[in-house]
Amino acid sequence: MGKTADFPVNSLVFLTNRVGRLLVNEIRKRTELDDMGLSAQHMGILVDLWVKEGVRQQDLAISNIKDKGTIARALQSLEVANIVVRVPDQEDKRNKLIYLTHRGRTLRDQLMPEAQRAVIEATSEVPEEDLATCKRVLNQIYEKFIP
Amino acid sequence: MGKTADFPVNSLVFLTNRVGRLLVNEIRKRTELDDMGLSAQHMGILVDLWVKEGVRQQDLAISNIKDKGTIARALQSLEVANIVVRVPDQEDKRNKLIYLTHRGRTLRDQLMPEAQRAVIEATSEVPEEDLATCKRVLNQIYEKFIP
DNA sequence: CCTGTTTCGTTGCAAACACAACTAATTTAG
DNA sequence: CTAAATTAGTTGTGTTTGCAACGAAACAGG
Repeated sequence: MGKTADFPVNSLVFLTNRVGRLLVNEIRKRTELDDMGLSAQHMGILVDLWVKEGVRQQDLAISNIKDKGTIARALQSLEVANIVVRVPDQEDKRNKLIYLTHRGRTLRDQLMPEAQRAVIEATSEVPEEDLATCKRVLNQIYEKFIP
Repeated sequence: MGKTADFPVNSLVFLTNRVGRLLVNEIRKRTELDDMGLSAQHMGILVDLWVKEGVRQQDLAISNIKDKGTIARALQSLEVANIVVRVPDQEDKRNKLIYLTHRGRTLRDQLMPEAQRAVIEATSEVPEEDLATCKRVLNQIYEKFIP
């Protein structure tokens, strides 16, 4: 395979998908994610909660680009593992608001450094400026779809 | 969620994953993929075969960044659907070489235009040059891991 | 040779995922 | 104010995925 030329594979869809899976694998290899009984799925959710807590499950589903059922089950296991709590919203009883436990907040320092190191090594030969452009572009596409 | 600030979510891992899933969803909505009984999984494999046929299942697993078992099952269904054939390799009987059927080759013109249109719309507000840089960076990371 | 190791494909299994159907709570029309 | 439509979360089902164990073929070095 190798140099897969530059036609369809070079479409942004396939590139993002493959590089995404590739980087997740790197992180799985390097972090203690598995040993802690967590997965990339869980980390995707935590990443949002480390930025902002008290969001609804639906919000997490949208930002993670996943089905609400998938997120519901992931949060169940995160709650069992004492990493998040789901608090019924008194103002709108349909909602459950998601908060991190103390352990959930601690996980950030435990997981992110190694994760970032994985990305840094994977992008070691990419000029700083190009990498910044790449991330800016991806962010731009992402936010176009996330209201 | 919305403007998810710019710390962990802005890591390349999460960006590629989310934008990847996002674009795949767009393509699923726009193409007749579902109606033909195919999935993004299948398209990922086809994309490689449209560039080069006669490769081993293992090659497809590596380039797709997926497990060989996953690819094996995907190819089974593609063969049943008369889209690929798996030819035993006479020179090394461990291998099966994958070729497209006539139908498999036709699918390219049937699927790629709409897929590309989805990407074009998703990136309509991104400067041409930035998009090129983004794809070049992703390709660079990808090829760093694909020998 | 012919024995231990590696590689390719297959299969069993459990987790991750999308889709759809359902309940409960809220909002919108009339 | 009530009835219909919408929204949040849960759960059932089938597909996709990684991992691990397996058998067959090729390869290694004695």
